[in-house]
Amino acid sequence: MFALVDCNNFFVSCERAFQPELEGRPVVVLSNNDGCVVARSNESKAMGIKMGTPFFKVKYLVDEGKLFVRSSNYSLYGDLSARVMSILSEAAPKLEVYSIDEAFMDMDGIADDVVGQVCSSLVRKVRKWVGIPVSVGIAQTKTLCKVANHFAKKYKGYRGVCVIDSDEKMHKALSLTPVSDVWGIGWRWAPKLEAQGIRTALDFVGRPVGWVRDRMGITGVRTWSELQGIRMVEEEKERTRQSICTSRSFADTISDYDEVSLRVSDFAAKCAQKLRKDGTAARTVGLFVHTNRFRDDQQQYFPSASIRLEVPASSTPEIVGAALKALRMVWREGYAYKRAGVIVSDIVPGDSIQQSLFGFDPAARKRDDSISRVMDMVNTSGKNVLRLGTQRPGHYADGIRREFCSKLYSTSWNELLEVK
DNA sequence: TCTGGGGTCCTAGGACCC
DNA sequence: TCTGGGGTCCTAGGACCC
Repeated sequence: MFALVDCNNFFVSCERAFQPELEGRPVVVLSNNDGCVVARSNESKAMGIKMGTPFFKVKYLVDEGKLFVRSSNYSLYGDLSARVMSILSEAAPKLEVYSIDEAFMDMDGIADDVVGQVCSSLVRKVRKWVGIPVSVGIAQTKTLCKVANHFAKKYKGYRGVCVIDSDEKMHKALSLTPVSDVWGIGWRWAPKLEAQGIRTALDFVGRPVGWVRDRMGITGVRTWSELQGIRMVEEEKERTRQSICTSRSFADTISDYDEVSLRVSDFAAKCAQKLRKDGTAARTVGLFVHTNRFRDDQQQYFPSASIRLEVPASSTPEIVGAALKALRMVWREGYAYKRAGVIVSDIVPGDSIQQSLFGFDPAARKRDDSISRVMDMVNTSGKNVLRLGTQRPGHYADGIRREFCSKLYSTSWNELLEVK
């Protein structure tokens, strides 16, 4: 069996762990720049507030005292997540951390009839030790675990743990699950399936495999099989990421080239830092900028460009240099830019860099790598103070709106600026 | 006025090869 | 000039996840 442990309303629960006055109240947590609602308490869900709602549409509720709001505080959430995961890893033979707030446990080796008890005690332990409420769904496949997890969250009677361990339970669960709630069926497929008379997960598995294959391809067949207890979703292997992206919307639009290039330098430096943390290097550095897509009264421009390096790099000067070069390639005056990002790809392990014969200066590489190493030492041990001259000065004003941010209850000031 | 950020996988089509 | 068949690699776009 697999067990999926999912933290309930995770970001809200993190805020509540240190601000008990938020308990039992309608709370939302906002995305960067206080843009959208990205987490909701049960009470705010009950008020009809939807995931992704722009904050300005619900701000009046805050002003009227009917809704409580927090800016996102990723260093707090990352820290609490690590604490939860560490508890889980002691209980399960194998733990696969799937996202900041959920993990699959492979319960292989634990007798089926005690898996439920093991998970129930985990739920209590995590709540008591970290202060975060979690729910567990147990089943033969990961997709069925998701289904079980929905029930564990939805019905109080389960006390946070729901097991699907028989054909009867599976049948019952699928019949009560709208097809749009199935893991792997997104907002594009759900209406198409409903138009075909498929309302529930049970309706979906009732279709022949050929029908699914023809319309939805191999990914559809995987979901279809998983819902019937046939394992199709592979174990996620530890491997180097294929790409790393650092992007942000700006609190206000920017039209000045120098100002945009400061931001781009920051994003590129952050990508380089992530590469070094992973012990990898990237061969391609991509850059994009966007005008504000919601303003149909304004001229739109969504260019991107990428630079292929002679030799994969992870040093701040090299990655920043390439990103700025790409920015110069696409830059056009006269637009109000709202967002930019840097994406590094073609990632290889750092120790397997093949040197090019041409256009490569080993001395310069050595210097850039040394510079980066020193930057990492200083920047991870204290405040983020060592930067290139092209980066934005001042570690406190990063141009991101964070009007409702809670304190750094469990981490240092520096980590607030850690870009997730 | 105000609308997030970071990933992965699959597929179709084009370029190119024999 | 037109004719067939098979294969690989790359890219862009679509779809999904959190």
